[in-house]
Amino acid sequence: MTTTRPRQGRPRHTPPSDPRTSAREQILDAAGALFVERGIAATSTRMIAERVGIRQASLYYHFTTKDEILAELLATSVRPSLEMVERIQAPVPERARAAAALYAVAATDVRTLSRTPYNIGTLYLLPEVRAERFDAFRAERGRLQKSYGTLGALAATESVVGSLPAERLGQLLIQLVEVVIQIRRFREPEAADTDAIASSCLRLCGLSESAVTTARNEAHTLLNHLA
Amino acid sequence: MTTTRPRQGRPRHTPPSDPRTSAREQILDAAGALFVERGIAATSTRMIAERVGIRQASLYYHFTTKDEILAELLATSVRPSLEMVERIQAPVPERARAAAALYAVAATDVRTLSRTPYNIGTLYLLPEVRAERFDAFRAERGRLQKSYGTLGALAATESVVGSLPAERLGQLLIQLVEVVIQIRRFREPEAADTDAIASSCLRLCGLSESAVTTARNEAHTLLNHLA
DNA sequence: ATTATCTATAGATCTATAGATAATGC
DNA sequence: ATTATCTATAGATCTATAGATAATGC
Repeated sequence: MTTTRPRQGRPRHTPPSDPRTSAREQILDAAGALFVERGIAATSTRMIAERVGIRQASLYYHFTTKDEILAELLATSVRPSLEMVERIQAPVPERARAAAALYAVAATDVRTLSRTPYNIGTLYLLPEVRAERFDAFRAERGRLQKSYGTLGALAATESVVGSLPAERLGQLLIQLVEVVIQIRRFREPEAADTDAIASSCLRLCGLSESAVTTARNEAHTLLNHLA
Repeated sequence: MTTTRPRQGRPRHTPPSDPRTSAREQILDAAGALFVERGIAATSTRMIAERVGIRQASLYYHFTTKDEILAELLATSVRPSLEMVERIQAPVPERARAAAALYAVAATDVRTLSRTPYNIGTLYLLPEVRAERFDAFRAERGRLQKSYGTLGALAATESVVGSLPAERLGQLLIQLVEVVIQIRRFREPEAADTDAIASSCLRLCGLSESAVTTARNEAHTLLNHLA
């Protein structure tokens, strides 16, 4: 029945629930969930270890410091968005398709953030992440914002472009997309949320209802094409 | 010259820089700034005391716990917005002026958040505030969101109302307004930001450019009227 | 007498290191 | 031999309390 697959190394005092995932991954999962739920400074290495089922000191075999755990979480789990955005954005410098591309990017990003294991987007908002140590991560985030700004400026009506420089537009759009992080604090996001947010991005750019509808349809085609 | 006004009680080892503000206020200011900058758990009572210029233990003459400092910050400094919003909203159930009212509410809220002493809006985003102990505060925030939803639903075009229930609309609008908290992390917000955000709220509701222009003008009249 | 501070400290953490130990791999 | 854990612990915090002290108020 309970075929506990033996690993190398001294056995844990509590055997791992899933022996297939590596200890490193188990630690990242536990830490991610706790950081999001309680904050970084309020999460002790002991809590992380307890959730994994190992002793506090054993963490240090896999990570040299608590900060390194955070750095790894930021570097890997965070922002597969950027890849996707750049993939969608790349073939779309033509003005006509910009609205569809923006919808597609926003919708994809919302879905990504909806599905990250433990609402990890929350980490962006924590003060600890502002330390210079993590500026590689923040640079990535800046690139994403820039992409939103560029795409938004292409899609927006003239009067919106006139009153909103691309940089500000990007910040507004990304902020709107990230409402899904807040939603997840209370309930599971649904498909309707994704559409509501992506459509709101287009309306914010000044697009009329019919333009929004067109873009929405084209976006679905675009996404199927990429998938 | 340096007329150090004597107070009651044993003198501080470092005399207060401004003897007019009460010790309690000095503590709240120091704690607020540090909580926002470094996070709550990462801010020790010693750091707060040091910034005030008193010994760590002396904090406990004014507050019984560190949490009580946070509770007071949330209760008082946070959200004069709610009052203002309800003042603006009250006389405006007529559909025609809803857009102007929404603009006025958003613009006021942005300005309020721009001017709070130490970007205190950041506190909302910290995990510690999710503890049940602070649900009175979160209830206020819910009321604010509801107001945005109601006002937004009144102002929005039919097709937007059809696809976005008031509750979700409120969440999107408040999220948009709070982008100013993120902006403040990098630079001082300007008047252009206020207009950009308030206008974006209206566009998100599906309003055309001319409707946005009209609402903006009416909002300024409305605000002058109330001031 | 009252007030607002101070000094000193208990007791509970918390992070990280040192060195032992119990498995597998070869 | 190597790997992944364990136990034990040093040293640095951190929060909160006890009791002393130096002002003003009456």
